[in-house]
Amino acid sequence: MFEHKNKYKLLNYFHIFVGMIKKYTIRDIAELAGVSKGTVDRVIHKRGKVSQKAYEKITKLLEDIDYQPNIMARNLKNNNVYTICVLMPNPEIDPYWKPCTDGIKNAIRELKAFGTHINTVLFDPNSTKSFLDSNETILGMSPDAIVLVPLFKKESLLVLEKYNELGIIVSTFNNHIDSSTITNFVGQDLYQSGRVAAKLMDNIKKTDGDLAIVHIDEKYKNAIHMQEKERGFRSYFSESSSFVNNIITYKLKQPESEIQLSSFLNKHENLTGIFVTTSKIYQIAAIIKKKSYSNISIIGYDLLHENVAYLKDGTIAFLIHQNPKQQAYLGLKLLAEHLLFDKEIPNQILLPIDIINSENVKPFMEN
Amino acid sequence: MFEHKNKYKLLNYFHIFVGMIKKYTIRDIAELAGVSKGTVDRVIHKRGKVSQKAYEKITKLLEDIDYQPNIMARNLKNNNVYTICVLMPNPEIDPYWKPCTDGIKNAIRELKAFGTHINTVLFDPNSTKSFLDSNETILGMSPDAIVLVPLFKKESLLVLEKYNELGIIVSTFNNHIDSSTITNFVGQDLYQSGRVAAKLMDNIKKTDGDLAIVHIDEKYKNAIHMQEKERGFRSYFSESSSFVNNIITYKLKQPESEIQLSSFLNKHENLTGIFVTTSKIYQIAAIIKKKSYSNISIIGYDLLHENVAYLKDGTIAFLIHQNPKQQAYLGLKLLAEHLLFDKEIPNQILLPIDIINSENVKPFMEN
DNA sequence: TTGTAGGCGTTATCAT
DNA sequence: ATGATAACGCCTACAA
Repeated sequence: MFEHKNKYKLLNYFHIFVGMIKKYTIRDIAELAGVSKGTVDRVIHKRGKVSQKAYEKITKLLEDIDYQPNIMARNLKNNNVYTICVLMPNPEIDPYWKPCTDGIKNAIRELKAFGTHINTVLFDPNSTKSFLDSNETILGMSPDAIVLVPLFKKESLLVLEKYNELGIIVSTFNNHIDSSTITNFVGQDLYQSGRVAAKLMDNIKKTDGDLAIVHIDEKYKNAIHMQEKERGFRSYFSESSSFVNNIITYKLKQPESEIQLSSFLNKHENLTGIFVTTSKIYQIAAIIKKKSYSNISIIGYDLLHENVAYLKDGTIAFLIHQNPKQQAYLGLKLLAEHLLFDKEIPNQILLPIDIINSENVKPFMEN
Repeated sequence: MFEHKNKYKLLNYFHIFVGMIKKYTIRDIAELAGVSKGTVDRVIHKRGKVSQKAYEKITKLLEDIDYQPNIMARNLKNNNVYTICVLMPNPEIDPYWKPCTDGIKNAIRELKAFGTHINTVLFDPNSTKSFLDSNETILGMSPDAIVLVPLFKKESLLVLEKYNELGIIVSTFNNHIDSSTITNFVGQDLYQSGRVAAKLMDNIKKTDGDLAIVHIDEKYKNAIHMQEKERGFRSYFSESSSFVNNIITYKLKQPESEIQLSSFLNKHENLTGIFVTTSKIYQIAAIIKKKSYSNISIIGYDLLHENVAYLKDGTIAFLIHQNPKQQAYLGLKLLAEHLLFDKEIPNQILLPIDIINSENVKPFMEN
């Protein structure tokens, strides 16, 4: 039995080490086992060509010592330059994606020193062709890993297949697609996010009037997003003891036309709250404010500048933060740490659902 | 003029590199400048003993190339085993600190592979002597850096002075103390956190009755905490157009005695909301629930198990999450990355103020 | 002022 | 099956 050289005592669940800490290297193990570094290395990497006796002795030693390879040395030797690509919608076409660029910039800054290159490619969220073309561009860069937003299901599955064949690791964010070719997904539980909105609405609604769920449809499909949120919202009220007359769903196709919205609001005079399932809530807020429907509480998504302005002036009660910036950042970081340090990538990361009001909004915009 | 070997084109604000990426080393620079590695190294580290001509040539080259030293190699050479100590209140005495242990465990796990050791020492939050003693223990471990909770101002300044003399870097969390001996503080803006509570209260209160701010005093001093939160809460309502009869402050010295609380509630029949400035809100919730004061909204702090139970059954409307886990984790990470990779430590990190209700609480408990 | 040699821990190759 | 050796990029000591 190998005797541990480090003296320590156990205090609660924390190890308190006293005195110098010895860091064991392959060389130390080799000396203790009476073999050469090469043999130890063969055991560590399970390359075989080691006698039974040596194998057992070294394995035991490694365990007793809790040997941790020196990451720095390993990486120095491997000395790889990794390339990771990001594929996401162009934020100039849909501002929802804007914060992602900051997340990517942060990742670039942090990872540059480790010799990891990050290339971003943007596609037009209204064009499947643009999506496919961008994937060709990415293939041309032969990356080691990819972070992508699988906005279009059919097309995504197509390109995912290709990446899978080439052995390129893929992490997705924001849009969930079920596929074994995806290593990781970073996003939110949309059903639960609908429930959060419902609970907030339940808390703040002034009267027992009707509630409306408004889907402001983009040209591209985030239909599943909106449906999940609606399902969550309704499920809360179906369980709740709160008295609610009615929950009306309203799909708005042409967000530009204020007239449609106005007539909807006129038709439903009994409205006490509106839940907007997308970031386009500012369009509703504009009308509510102009017409001074001061007893209608509205709740929606995302910290667009327009939305935050209405949040601060009290027109919007709450916004739910989907944290696109963090979503993009986390995907990149997970992939990089896997490539660099062989860290395991979790199958899924569900970010917390942040509730934002006028008073706590500031740090969420900055971070 | 040195010509950059990497071809790239600029797409929006992102650099898209095309083709292989060359990683420049000191050796490359040396060859390009027609000098030896040693000379380049001297320029990089500004150690002097370099001719004017060589200095200029190399400096220009480094800039043109945007030379990034290989962190792995640098660290391998330095090959330091760093020790970081954490000093925080014993979570078995005050459960508020419990999540910190998870944050510390995460940091330990992540940093082990980099040869960084983290030792945790706990003190009794009711005893300044325990605090001072623990600091002696830490000094005995001669750490490179310390993360500490400066619960007691006077005593903290004392030990901070000592750490400063010894050149030990100190990061603090949770309790803010103004001192040049502190390199970093991780925490929340408590004034703003009071404002967040006020805004929530404003949203949910059912009637125009009175509001109460309840400070449940611990034996030890977090008086400043509570005062700041009260200041924020009052400032919101002083600016607000909402009609509020009165805001009463109530200091509760002996949290055990339910009688005091009950009589307070009986005396103030007009109460529509209570803001509890500490994590002891479950004590209030218990009474509210038992007596069925269903029209009193209560808001407080921290995700203790008792609090979360009352949140889920609707007795507590909102909890504000101070994220002690993240606070501890971040301090450690900042220090470690500074020691390992020479990363700069920001003077202050203010964590976002998380609003928690029954529907979004789950991921905050897990993370 | 400048260049060279050696070593950090790991890994891969080549002899033995 | 095993051991010796060189190399990754950086840094330092020492020699020139």
